[in-house]
Formats: sequence, structure tokens, C-alpha cells
Amino acid sequence: MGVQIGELVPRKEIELNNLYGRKVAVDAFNAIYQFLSTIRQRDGTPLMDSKGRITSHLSGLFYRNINLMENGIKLAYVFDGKPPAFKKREIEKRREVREEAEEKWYEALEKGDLEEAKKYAMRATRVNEALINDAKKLLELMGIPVVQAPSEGEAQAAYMAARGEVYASASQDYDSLLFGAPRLVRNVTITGRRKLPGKNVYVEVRPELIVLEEVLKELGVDREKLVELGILVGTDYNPGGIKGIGPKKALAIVKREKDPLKKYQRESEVDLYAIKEFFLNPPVTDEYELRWSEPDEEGILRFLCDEHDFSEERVKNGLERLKKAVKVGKQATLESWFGRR
DNA sequence: CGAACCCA
DNA sequence: TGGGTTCGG
Repeated sequence: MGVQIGELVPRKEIELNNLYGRKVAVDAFNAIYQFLSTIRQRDGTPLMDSKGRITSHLSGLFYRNINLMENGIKLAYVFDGKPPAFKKREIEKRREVREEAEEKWYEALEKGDLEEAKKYAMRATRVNEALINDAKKLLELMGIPVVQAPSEGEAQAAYMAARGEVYASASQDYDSLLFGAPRLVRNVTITGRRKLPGKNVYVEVRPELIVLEEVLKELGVDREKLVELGILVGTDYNPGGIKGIGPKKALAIVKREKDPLKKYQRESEVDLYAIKEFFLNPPVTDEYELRWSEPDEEGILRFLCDEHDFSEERVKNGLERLKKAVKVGKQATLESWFGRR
């Protein structure tokens, strides 16, 4: 879900090769969630191994990582830690939405309405510990660094970008901007075809770059005001924001008022100031290492094919590409060291 | 979502 | 060759 500031944010389309030789911190939860919700059969059932364990995210991660690595992009995945206490309400709300969607999924299946079934199946997507652990395992086998955030992954990714350890944070949500990421990349995919939530319509989605400095300049605010703006329109910590206030009004308010939250704190159940403080100073850690290593081919074969019933032919194909991609990555790193780009 | 397949 | 369709697990 994330903070609802998308329509205010200036962006520029980029090509994947604009990221050549660059390190990118991916919000792991965001990526995994996307794979789990989209990689499904026609009736909405996710891909599963013979023991019924979900594998959609493994398929998505495996092939997308190869593609991005072939483009000389150095990926690191940042996993969520403990959510802040004031996220409870949103977590609860999401659970209710999922459970309701799950029921409608089964109802649609009984009626034989596949399209409807898939729609609700996607909405019923849930990410559990086992899925996260499998994702971490695959990434490690692929030689991709895994970073464990103390709290929100977006915050940790933003911190790494702000320190210059990675070029950008990658997520579909805009939260990392509020957390202070100087750059955010969205739609980092190869095919760039995405189904619109409602209809059976596909739109071209190209990778895009959002530069925090340009956002602030365009809106005429500083980061603190941007955070307040986000809180007025709604974040994961106060879903829905303030009733009756959309992006435009919110922008006007934060530019006009010295303390825009004051007036709305009264009508809000959650502590808006705590949310603001969290965005400005989130828990982050320096205890991580961005070290890219050789993929463990045997390990990947065992994990994907033996344990999770992936086709050996397909995975071996992938491994061949992966090996070459690692070389591309090394070359890309060298070129960036010697300042050729 | 992305790979593989298919047919013009 | 490439755009649409189906499969993958």
C-alpha cells in the first residue's frame, strides 16, 4: 500500500541500462508480495511444489534477478524486521481484507468464475515466515546480499541510499522518499507489462526514477513537510489519512501551516507526531555487508529442483544465464570504479 | 511475472 | 521474427 503521494511526485522514465554498474537496495517484502500476488494460475492458485508449498515468489525472484544482473545491476534485498507498534491497526486491517478476499475467492471458484476468482486470490495474498525464509535462501544461493532491517525495510533501504552505499532504493511504494532516500526506482522489470487492478487491460510500465531533491523542489517543501503531507493523505501507519484531504489540499495545508498535524491530531486515533518522528528518524542499522558472491549452482539445483520441483531444464538454463550475468556485474563494477560512467 | 511456445 | 497465449510449480 504505502504512502499515497504518487500523483504529486515528478518522475522520469529511465532505461534499465541507466542502472548499469549501480547498486540498488530492493524492498524485499514489496517484491515478494508482488510476485505472490501476480504469479498465479488462471483460477488464482499460486505455483506450488508437490508438498503444497508456495513457490511463486521463488520463480519471480530467480528470473527477475537474472534479468537485472544481466543488465549489470547489483541487487541487495532488504528484509523487514519488527514493525512499529503503531502499524498494528494497518496489519489488522490487511488481515481482514485478506480473509474476506479469500472467502470470495472460494465462492467465485464454486461459481466457476475464473476471472473473479483470480482477482480475489490476488487480494488474498499473504506473506509468511516460510515464504520469507525460502526467499532469503534463494537470494543467498544466488550470491545476492541479504540485509536484515531492524524495522521497516524501506527505511533501511533509504538509509543505505542516503549514505551512498547504494544508488537507489527500489520499491513500488513511495515510503522510502519519506524515509529520506535520495533516489527511488520503480517498475524495475524486464517485460514492463502490468495488468491494471480492475480490468483485463495491460499497460506498459517503464522503469522510472524519482529524485527526492526534485520532488521537494517541485512541491516547494522540505522533507519534514513532505512527511507531514504524507501523513495527511495517509500512510501504512494511518491508512486513509485525514478524511476529506487529498494530495492537493494536503500540499496547500503543509505549505500554509507551521504545524499542520496539530489541528488533525484531535480527530485522529493514532499519534500523528509519532508517525512523523518515525519517518524522520526510523530504526536502521549499520550491521550489514554488501558483498556479492558466486552463485552456488549445486545449491540452487537442489533447492529449486529437488526440494521445490522446478524443472531442471529451466533452472539449468537460468544458471547458464546467471553465470554470465555475474561476469557482466563484475565488469560493470570495474567500469564504475575507474569512473568510465 | 517472466519463460516457453505457437503460428502467421 | 514477433506478438499473442499458455505454462511454470
